Amino acid sequence: MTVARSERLLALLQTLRRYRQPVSGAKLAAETGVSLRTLYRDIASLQAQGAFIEGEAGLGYVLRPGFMLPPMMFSEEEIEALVLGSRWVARTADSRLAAGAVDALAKIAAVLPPDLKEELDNSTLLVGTPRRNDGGADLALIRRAIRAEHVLELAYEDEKAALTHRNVWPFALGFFDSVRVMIAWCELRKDFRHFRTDRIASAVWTEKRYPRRRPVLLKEWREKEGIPAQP
Amino acid sequence: MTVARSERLLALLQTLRRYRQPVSGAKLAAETGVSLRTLYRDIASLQAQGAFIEGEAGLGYVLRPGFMLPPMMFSEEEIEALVLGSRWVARTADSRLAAGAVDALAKIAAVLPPDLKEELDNSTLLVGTPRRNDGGADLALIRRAIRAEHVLELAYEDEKAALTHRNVWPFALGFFDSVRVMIAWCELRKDFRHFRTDRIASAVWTEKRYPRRRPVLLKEWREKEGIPAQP
DNA sequence: CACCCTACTGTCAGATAATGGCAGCAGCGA
DNA sequence: TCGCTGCTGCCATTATCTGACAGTAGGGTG
Repeated sequence: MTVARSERLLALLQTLRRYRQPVSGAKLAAETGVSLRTLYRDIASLQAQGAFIEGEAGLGYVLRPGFMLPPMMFSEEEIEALVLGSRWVARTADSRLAAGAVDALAKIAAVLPPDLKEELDNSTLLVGTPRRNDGGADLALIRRAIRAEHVLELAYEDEKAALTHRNVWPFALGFFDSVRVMIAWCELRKDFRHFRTDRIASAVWTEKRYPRRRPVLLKEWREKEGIPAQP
Repeated sequence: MTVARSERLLALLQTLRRYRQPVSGAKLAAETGVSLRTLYRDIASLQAQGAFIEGEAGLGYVLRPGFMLPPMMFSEEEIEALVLGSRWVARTADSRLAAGAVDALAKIAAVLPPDLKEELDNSTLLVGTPRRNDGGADLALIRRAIRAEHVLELAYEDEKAALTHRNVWPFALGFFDSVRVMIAWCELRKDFRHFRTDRIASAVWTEKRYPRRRPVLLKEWREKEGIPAQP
């Protein structure tokens, strides 16, 4: 069976994912143990399957961040859970994530057989009032700070509408009862704090890297709050 | 490229999905335009890829209800939306759907590269209090009634804790602010009604088929409530 | 029990597809 | 200009898939 080929394509994709800079085809060919000519054919195959691989002459290949899901089997319950969950995200989360949910739904719906699609329409309606909480902080900036473990200068409006300024070490983003929160160590309070992103008046990037590691902060916070690791 | 083969496998799976009774290999071979020997090999391939196809001598093949997702590309936002949505379902929905969400998450996590997995752990935590609303009605029975367009005899406890008996025509199941509701035409009130499944004291199957078509009811209800079709 | 239908496996020759090497064109940067 | 790279066409070689036939085994029916 042609299992070797598809596995090789997956491996190629993973290899491509690891590099952030452009990689030459020759290098990829060597790593996947295949001739250059075949590598070009493999790239073409992946592109045909929807992978966003960009190749430029003189530079090499770059994969736009993303991920290829290999073929897999889902039970009816699993599909239903994915669809229902995506619908919830589409109407609850910030616009960036919501758009992701809509796109994911479209992709799944495109390959779902009609009977299953109709089944889902009847069994997993989402009726509640949508409460989109957009606005507020620049989530992209927060994300960047989390990834880079950098300090943020925050102007934050607390429950009593009082504006405070503080430096924080952000290490996670979460949902708390359908409100987006940034979870961070607060230098002002010398403790973990949750910041509703819609109450963040401004967040300023600093070049300071905070002195502790993100996973450690996450672990300590989890223990303090009694929150188990996510499934 | 071996695109013909994987397409054939997909088609075989779809064919298998259509039949509810066991189908003989010979029939499947004819429908997919392939020899019987190759069909056996194809079945083996699908089983190796995780499809739950059961074959019994003297009977034929049956596919356990489910669906095979072909390989596809997801952006980071889309993966994030899927994972976050599934986590929400896992902690909000009834146990049947929640189990589906957990299983789907496990399958996706199994093929996610470690760096993306860690990224998700930091950026899409679900922190809210879980409020599982289990118990109450037999959802499987309701599902069956919806599919078959059959009347249900309902004992329902309304907001004032008053128990009423009525015949209803169920045509959809939904979530309304994280509470599971059955949507039905109520013969007693001669109008559409929402029934929280945790307040359904009992639901009894009847052999009566209700006189209107499910999609029509759904459409009318949508218009009345001003709810657009789901994405 | 016999008989039929079916799932499954082994083998092997022929058909089909993938592969690698080579040559050549085109775009990018120095 | 040069070197590096992506990309395509061609073709012989190689790997894989396919179909046909034979055979084993299990289930259902009479």
